[in-house]
Amino acid sequence: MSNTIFEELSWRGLIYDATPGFEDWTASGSRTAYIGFDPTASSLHVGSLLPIMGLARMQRFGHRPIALVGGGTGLIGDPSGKSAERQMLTADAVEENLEGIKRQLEPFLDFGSGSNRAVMVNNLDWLGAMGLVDFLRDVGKHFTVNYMLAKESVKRRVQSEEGISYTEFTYMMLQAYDFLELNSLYDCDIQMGGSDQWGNIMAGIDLVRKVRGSKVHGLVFPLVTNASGTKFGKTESGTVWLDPERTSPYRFYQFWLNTDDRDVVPYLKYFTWLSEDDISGLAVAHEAHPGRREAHRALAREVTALVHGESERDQAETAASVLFGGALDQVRVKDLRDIFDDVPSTSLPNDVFSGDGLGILELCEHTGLTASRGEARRLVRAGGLFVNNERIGDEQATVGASHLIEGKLLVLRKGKKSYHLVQIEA
RNA sequence: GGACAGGUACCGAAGCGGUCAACCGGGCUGGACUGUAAAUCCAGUGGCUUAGCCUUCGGAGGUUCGAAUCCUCCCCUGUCCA
Repeated sequence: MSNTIFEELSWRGLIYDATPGFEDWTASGSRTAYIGFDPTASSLHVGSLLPIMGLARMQRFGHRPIALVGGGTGLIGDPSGKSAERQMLTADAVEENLEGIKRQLEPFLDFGSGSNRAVMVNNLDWLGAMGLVDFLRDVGKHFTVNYMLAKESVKRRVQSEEGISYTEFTYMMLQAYDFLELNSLYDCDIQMGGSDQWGNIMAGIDLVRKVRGSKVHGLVFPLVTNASGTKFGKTESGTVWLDPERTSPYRFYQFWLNTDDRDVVPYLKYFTWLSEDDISGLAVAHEAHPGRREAHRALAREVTALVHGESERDQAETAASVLFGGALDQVRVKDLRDIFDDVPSTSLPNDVFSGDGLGILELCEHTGLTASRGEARRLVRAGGLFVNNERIGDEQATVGASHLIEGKLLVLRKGKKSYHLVQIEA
């Protein structure tokens, strides 16, 4: 482990920009750092992992982390990085989202009893109670419109045809006020965030300096990119969430395992606790035998365990070995149900499997694995359809009782990765 | 309001009286190779009871043995003029 948080963040490539003096400041005492999380959805996604880990890393180096959930600012909407005015969320929706987000943040931080125990706050607690007149006198007075217009996030929108609402224009001041408030309440002297937050963070630093005369710091992380040019945290099936209800641990594990070769090492640095030595070892191993994907596996193992726990991680690995391993007939139905937990399934009455059973094309269409029988037919012709992991070669084939594992279910597969479970109605 | 240009399958874009379910490119889906990768290559890409049939080329009519292709009206989009 590095000696200081700055060295640590530095070798991990996590410092996109930081205020001058950040290194000395964090090296010379225990500090308090906060990061804000927007309650725009009821779950955080993998993109939030970077800042979450940022807080956790601060804590490991003896600093105090504050996770701020934006119950108040979430009602307004941050214009940073957005090209259009945001849809406003209802207070109820924000409230609900907050609960989900809080639960997800908790496992990463130690809220115990140490002097640097983590704190979670909701900015609605102070923003909600503040009157407009007070706000204008205490906060607004310190911001010139000229200053705000010069900020990139505002400038872009002002120049756009659509413009920017007064509400979103004000966002920056609210976030700046958060910093001021946390500075008063907790001696919070560092704000961190994604690189798009730089402008808002600077606004907060300026406000604290003007009101309290003290110097506080900021640090922003780089935007996580991926080599294939797609947006990080998205797959064909959508956003990769931290909530196991939304993205199963299996899919979560697969997401990391499928990381582009070129991204693996940076991701190991970003998203795991592995040491610099461990990671360079993995990098060497990957160079030597890319096919073994040791680095990918380490990444998937580490991050999945971090988010979902070790037992879920182990289960995801078991599922992968079965799904990509071959024959299913040695696997028990009970295990299959677990493995295919998040796979779409269809229940059919027992009698459709009696006699000759059901035509394979009908089955594909009925289960929704293919949109039409024509598509199913093409699939069979192309050799891309499998029942219980065995290729179907004939479009006239039927599926009957003999295909049912333990008389209860069968596994339909399209291509390499699209599974569909067919079960007998209970 | 006037003058042009144009509306074709998920997107872009050919076709301009039969051989058109509609060239081609992208995307997507499979397959091969591989490492559950990248790159590459191959195939497919309206539906069906598939040597055939049915429904498609902005909409509605019409001409014709036969229309995405010609005519009429309508709707929409882009550019220019007022």
